[in-house]
Amino acid sequence: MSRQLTEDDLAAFKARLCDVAEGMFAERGADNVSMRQIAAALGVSPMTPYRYFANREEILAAVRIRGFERFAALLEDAYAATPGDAAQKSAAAGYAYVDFALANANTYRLMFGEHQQDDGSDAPLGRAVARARATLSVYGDGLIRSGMAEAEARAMEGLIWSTLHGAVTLELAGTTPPGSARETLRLLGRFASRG
Amino acid sequence: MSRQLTEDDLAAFKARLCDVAEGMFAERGADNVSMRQIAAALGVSPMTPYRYFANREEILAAVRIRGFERFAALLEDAYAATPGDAAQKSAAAGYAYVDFALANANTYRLMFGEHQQDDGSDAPLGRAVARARATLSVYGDGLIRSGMAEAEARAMEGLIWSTLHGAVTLELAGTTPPGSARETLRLLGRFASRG
DNA sequence: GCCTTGGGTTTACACTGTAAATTTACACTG
DNA sequence: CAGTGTAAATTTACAGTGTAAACCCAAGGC
Repeated sequence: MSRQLTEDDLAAFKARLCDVAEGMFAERGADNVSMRQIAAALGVSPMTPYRYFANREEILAAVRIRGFERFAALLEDAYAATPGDAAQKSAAAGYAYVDFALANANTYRLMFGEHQQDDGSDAPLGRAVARARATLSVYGDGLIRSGMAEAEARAMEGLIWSTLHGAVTLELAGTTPPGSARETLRLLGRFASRG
Repeated sequence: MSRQLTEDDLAAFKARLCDVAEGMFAERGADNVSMRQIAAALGVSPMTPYRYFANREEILAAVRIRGFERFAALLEDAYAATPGDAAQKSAAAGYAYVDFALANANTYRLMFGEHQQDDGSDAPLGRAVARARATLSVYGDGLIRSGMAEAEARAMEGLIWSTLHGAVTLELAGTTPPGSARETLRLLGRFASRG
């Protein structure tokens, strides 16, 4: 043990822990994974993680942020990689959204699940969410360019986001049958393309 | 204590327990309420509830069903009590939906939160959900009467439900600012009225 | 060489859901 | 009316949780 923990050592351990935890959360859901289990998976004693994270919630927060970043990157890629006009690109991002949520159910639940209400102070999380939302924002920008009022366009974004999120969570909860979310998205696309 | 527990006694205790539990859940969230706390609030020893419910999850399930019934009744009332055409009545039901969810955040979370995946066998819950959805279905019926294809109309229902649910959960999670859900609903209403 | 200091571990505590053992109190029998 | 069987309720117990506090031990500085 080096006498003092480097900033890098610290970050490295945090990253390793998040990697491991993320996998375990994805596999069996965040609240079926205990601190002791994470520690064991790291080959470290139960209390060691507490030297790097204040408590369990801080680990969840870190994994949540990583989830949002992976999510955002995916949406950006889908948008960028799809040929055609902005509407087509946005539609592709929408499908990427649904696919991510369904393929990473537990991660998605962790990301959007009920967590300590951030009193606006959780800046990193806020930024990660904003980045994920930005791809959607591009769609709103398009609406504005084509003459829609700003407020209207942003509200439209909100509606689309709500619909995506709602469709996905209902399907994840088993309330609506499999395939419903994609179906809903298809219908939403038809509305959006009509303006 | 009567020698044998009457069917009524049994139902009565269950009801009383659900009443109490529902209140505690509403106040501080279902998973901040322990079995021991519920028992204490009932003035009964910690293990007594287990004579009436197999386990904690069964209590949650019961409260969930009651939530859906209260919710369904509210939507039905809003629909019935609103004058005007079907669209106006449906819109009122939509606002009732959002208001219920925001006013009963923890109950709503419990109702739609991640719970033991019902392998289709949880009939009472299924019925309660169906009843809540029925008011929405009336709207779909209207669409069909005015010439829309059945599948299309049901998909439309699904889209509306998704949007309501999504808007509400995003606001409850603090991801979107207060008032967003109602705003989204307003916009949705404008789309729906245009067909 | 000691001495400090901080990373890591061990121990300990209050809490959880619930299985199992035990007590209690009634309805019925003799 | 005493005694008994039995179901309701309670008590006890256990394995697990998050985490506070005490402890141990090696890598510096003196």
